[in-house]
Order: sequence, then structure tokens, then C-alpha cells
Amino acid sequence: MQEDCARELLEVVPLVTRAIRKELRQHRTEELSVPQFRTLFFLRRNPGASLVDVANHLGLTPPSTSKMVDGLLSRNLLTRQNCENDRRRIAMKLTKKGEKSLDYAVEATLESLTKKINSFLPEQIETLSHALQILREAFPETEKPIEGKHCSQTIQKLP
Amino acid sequence: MQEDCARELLEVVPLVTRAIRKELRQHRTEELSVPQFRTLFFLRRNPGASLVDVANHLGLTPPSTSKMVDGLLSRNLLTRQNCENDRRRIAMKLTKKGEKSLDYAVEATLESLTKKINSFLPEQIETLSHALQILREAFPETEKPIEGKHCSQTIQKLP
DNA sequence: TATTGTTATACTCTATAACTATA
DNA sequence: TATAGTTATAGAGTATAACAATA
Repeated sequence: MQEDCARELLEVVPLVTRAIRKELRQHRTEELSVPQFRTLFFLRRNPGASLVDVANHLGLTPPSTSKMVDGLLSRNLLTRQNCENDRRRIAMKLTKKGEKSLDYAVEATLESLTKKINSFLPEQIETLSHALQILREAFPETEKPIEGKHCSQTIQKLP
Repeated sequence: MQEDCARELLEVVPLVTRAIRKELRQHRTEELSVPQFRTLFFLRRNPGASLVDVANHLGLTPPSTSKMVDGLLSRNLLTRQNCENDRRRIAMKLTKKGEKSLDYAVEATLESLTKKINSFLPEQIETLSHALQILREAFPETEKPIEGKHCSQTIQKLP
């Protein structure tokens, strides 16, 4: 019984993931790689995050992350400023443009999902919502929140 | 209401995906890249699939797929034989070793998921099972089944 | 001495183009 | 002429090593 449910989970979750990915991909205005997209997501939740913060989140090394961020910076999707408290660190934040391209993709995806859910019966929506709540508790966010070290106060980086 | 549910879906599904990925990764006996792993999965469901079949499934080009398959072949995880009917085509199948390394990872992951589900209340399991059924219908397998062209009869490839 | 971030270099994975063999 | 697959070459993306600046 439990194993059947696990097997279902293992089969069905990738189907939903694939659909979500496809929507996100279809609606990104910028040509962004997956790590770049995830970086924008992360920065929306964690404005002022450092390079190491982002690297940890993505599971990439700092050098790779640094290079990848260069691409976002050159397209004005984020800002990279030096931190006042600890001048080794950088503080990255989304620009308006970065927020917008992210929002557009997310909202379009939400819309598509909502449309799909609209075709469900009310009790099916009830069941799904309940199940998602159960899953959220069973599979909590692994990501450790940023240690609070990250600066809100930043100074403009010299050119 | 529907949109809340969509938003939940968009947040929770990645959490579960991440947990599944982590388990699969932890329990792979061979050092396999993600596409290699997916290829083994695909061949288990579609024995005798051709190179183009696999390439389409992965969203890779035939040359990339060919090279990637070389790595699986050299480790005896699959066989690559010429097709009798259409001698341009190849027919790939998992070897016993390929099946085993796949099964090991999948079973270990299932075990981990089952353990988690074991801690649920019976009615929670009921709800989850029901929700998964709903999702399966809403997000059907996009992948078109192989056109039946693929050979069951194969001839050994010449060296 | 340890940490943050960058630069330099090499490797892996992928694609495009050109080719062979078969249909 | 079109299709299945491979080889050759080039471009992203990643890692490791070495470095500079700061703590």
C-alpha cells in the first residue's frame, strides 16, 4: 500500500515537473540557462545574497558561479555591489528588469497550471490541495536560509 | 482558489523532485550522467529502441547521443546491435548489468519514499494516492510511444 | 591564517557539418 | 533522394589551481 503510493509518486512527479519546466522555458523572455534562471529565483527570495550563497544553492563552485553571474550582470538582470560590513563580499540583487523577466515566466506558468486545475471538480481540487500540504510537510525545504550575514547596506562597486 | 492550488503545485513539486533526485543520485552504483541514467530508464521501457528514439526522448542530437551511448556500451550497461529489417538502424537493449544498476537505484529510492509514507496516517495516504491519480490524468505522458518500427530481431554487429 | 571572489586553464557535454551505409 | 548513424570540429559550462583582497 505505502509502496504503491511511493511508486506512483516516483512516476507522477516527473510528469508534473516536465510540464512546469516546459511552461517556464516557453515563457522566458531572456535566453537564460537553467542555473541562471534559478539564480534569479534565488535572488528574489534572498536579495543581497553573496556569491558563495548562490554557489551553495546551485551546487556549483564559486568560479563557475562567478562566470555565470557575469552573463546576468551584462544583461542588467541583477546588480553586484560590494558589501559595506565585509568588503570581501558582494551583494547581488535583482534589477527591475530581472524581476520582470522572472515574473513574466512565473505568472505565465501559473496561468497555465490554473487553467488546468480549473477543469477539475471542486472535490478534486480539495484533494489535491490537501495532498500538496501533506507533501510540503514531508519534503521540507532543504535549503538553509542565508545566515543573516548578507548586507542590506551596500556600496557602489568601483569601475 | 484554483490559483492558490496552482501556486502550491509550483512550490511543492520541486521539493519532492529534489528529494527523489537526491536519492537516485546517492544510490547509483555506476558514475552515470543524468542523460545516461535517463537512457537506461528509457531502454528498460523500450527495449530495442534506436539511436534516434533515444535522442528524441532526451532532446539531444543524434551525434551527442551516439557519443553518450558509447560510454554506456563500454561499461557493458547496454548492447547495440544492428537491426535485421532495416540495417541502418541499431537496436539497443539493457544488459543484465544495466538492469541491475538501474534497479538498485530505483529500489533504494522507492524504499526511502516508502519509509517516508509509512509515517503518514492512513487517510493521508488515501488522499495522496487519490491526488496522484488526478495529477496523472491531468499531466499525461507526453512521450509518444515508439512507432513499433523498432526491431525485436537483431543481428550481431560486425566488429 | 581563513574566507570571498576572480582569473587562468583544462575537461566534459553538447551542437553543427560532413560523411558512410542503407532504404 | 531521404534516413540512420558516426566522425570531426567547435562552443557552452563546469571544475581545479592559483591568485588578490579582506577579515
